[in-house]
Amino acid sequence: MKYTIDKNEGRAKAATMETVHGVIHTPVFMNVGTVAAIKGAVSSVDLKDVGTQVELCNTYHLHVRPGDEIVKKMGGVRKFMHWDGPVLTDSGGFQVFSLASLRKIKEEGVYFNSHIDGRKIFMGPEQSMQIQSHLGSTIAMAFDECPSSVAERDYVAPSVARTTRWLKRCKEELERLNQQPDTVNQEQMLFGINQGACFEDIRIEHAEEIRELDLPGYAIGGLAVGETHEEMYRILDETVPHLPADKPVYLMGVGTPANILEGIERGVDFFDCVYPSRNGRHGHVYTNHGKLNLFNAQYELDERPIEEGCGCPACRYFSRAYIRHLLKAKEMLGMRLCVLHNLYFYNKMVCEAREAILENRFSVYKREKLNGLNQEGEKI
RNA sequence: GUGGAUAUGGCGCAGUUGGCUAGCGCGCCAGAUUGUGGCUCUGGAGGCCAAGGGUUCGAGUCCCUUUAUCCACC
Repeated sequence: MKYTIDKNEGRAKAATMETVHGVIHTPVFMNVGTVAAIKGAVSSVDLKDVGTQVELCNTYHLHVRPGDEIVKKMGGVRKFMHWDGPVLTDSGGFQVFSLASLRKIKEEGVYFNSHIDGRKIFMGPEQSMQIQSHLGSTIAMAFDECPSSVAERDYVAPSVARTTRWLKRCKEELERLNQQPDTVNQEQMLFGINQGACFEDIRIEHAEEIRELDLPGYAIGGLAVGETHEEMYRILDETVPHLPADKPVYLMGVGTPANILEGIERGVDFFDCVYPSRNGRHGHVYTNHGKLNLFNAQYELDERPIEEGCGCPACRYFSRAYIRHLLKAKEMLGMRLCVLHNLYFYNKMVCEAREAILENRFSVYKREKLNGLNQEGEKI
């Protein structure tokens, strides 16, 4: 892997990352395909049409269904889903804490029940690495605990300390797995994850600790889970400077278009969020003038595309009225068109942000974009 | 024509021995959703109970008439 910073503008950066699965130009928005499919009937072939660079899959979900052994036998998740670009797999840590019930956290890992059939599952750093190795992603994420951003200090400090110990075990295990002859991707990279809720001293200390492990990239986790936007930006201001300047920074699970622009300004390279796809499925679509809810009656006879001049597969051919009808009729095509539009919107925005940084006009771009986004319709 | 049944917001229904501002589901209108259970949740509008008359302190609930619909029979 080779990571090169092409240009800096303040703390914002445009970089190029060369991986075994292709080149990634940052800032980049990764498109979330939890179970090796973008929800909303969108395939990896469609992703090419909306400008996707990196696809994101989930360790936990693919482990419970269809099973990582099966994915490995099918040649890894990239071959399985026919995606030839880079893939990042989330470790499953977040799911363990967000949707599993009856979980028990121990030093060795987490015991919990499957959300599909309730069966008992154990996942620790080694298991997560083994599963991600089977999936054969380009980038594997460390198995961490994601404490609530409003958790008490007494809970967060020991949790973060354990996440650090888990990270060391993740690193050792992945190094071992990458040397196995039958490993799908022997060049698989591990990104560490910074935690610490909204306690900047814990965040900073943790960042300093994990950077010593000299990993190829670092993520900031545990944000956008209940705290205010201002708090999130403050934590980024405090934390990012303590992560390696010459390595990619990934802000996990974020966010709205505005969140992403603010993150870019603070030196973040990678983003991912369920918003474009989940909102798309719910008929909420992004435009340069705000967010529209296509379920609203005002679009019943609206002949315009979602956004004039947009080159996405939905806007090229279909009207708001038609898409609204499809959504109301619960036709899959309605969701699909909205999801494609939103992914296109996000991918295009980070692409524009990169060009702006390269031309040293990001701050102007950001201000104008935010003004536009808040012009009319729903503020984003 | 005869006998029976039913008529409650857009649709389907609840409404106790007649008792406070008539409820529910769906639909409709709007909102929430940040390392995704196509889920879920939260608000809101909309009926004066087929029409008319009567009994009663009080009727969607009881009585009469009319109208409409459905079923059976002739």
